[in-house]
Amino acid sequence: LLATTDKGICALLFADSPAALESELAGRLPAAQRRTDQHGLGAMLQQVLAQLQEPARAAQLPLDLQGTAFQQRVWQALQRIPAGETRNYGQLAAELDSHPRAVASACARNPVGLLVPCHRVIAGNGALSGYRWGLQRKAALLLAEAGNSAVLADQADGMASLP
DNA sequence: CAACACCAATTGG
DNA sequence: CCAATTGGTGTTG
Repeated sequence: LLATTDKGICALLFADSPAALESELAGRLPAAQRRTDQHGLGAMLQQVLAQLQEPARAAQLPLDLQGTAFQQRVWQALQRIPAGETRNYGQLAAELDSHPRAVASACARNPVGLLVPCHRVIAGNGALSGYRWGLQRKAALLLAEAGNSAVLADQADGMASLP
């Protein structure tokens, strides 16, 4: 589900059913006035998907990220992780001069999946750790992006511990 | 405001 | 392997 404000994309969510998408959006933006726009945003969605082929361009889509100052910093840091690479929570924490738990908590609150690549953050021991929209999706995204065998091996390890 | 619960972690024993 | 500790955030009083 893609949602925008007049400024840009404010949410990009995943779920298994339209109803679940709606309720997730409602949960995240309780105070917002929401309006469905199947056709107009459908075009925008196509554009998002098209630009996935070209990550450099996807980084230029207009985002309207709403969150605390700390969250903004984390989300920006996430966008600087190239496709095919991963970071762990400790590294990001060090980079932001913060701490792992805080970074994880900010990642978990990222409203724009995929474009803000929160899926590229994994645990220090190589396990996939958690994902707001399900570990299966995180694993799939990482596999799709993985460019080298070392990363692939890591992912395979992590997935061995999936339910 | 303060106190508390909730977590997608990490580190050292 | 387990437990102790960690920081930011939303909620509650």
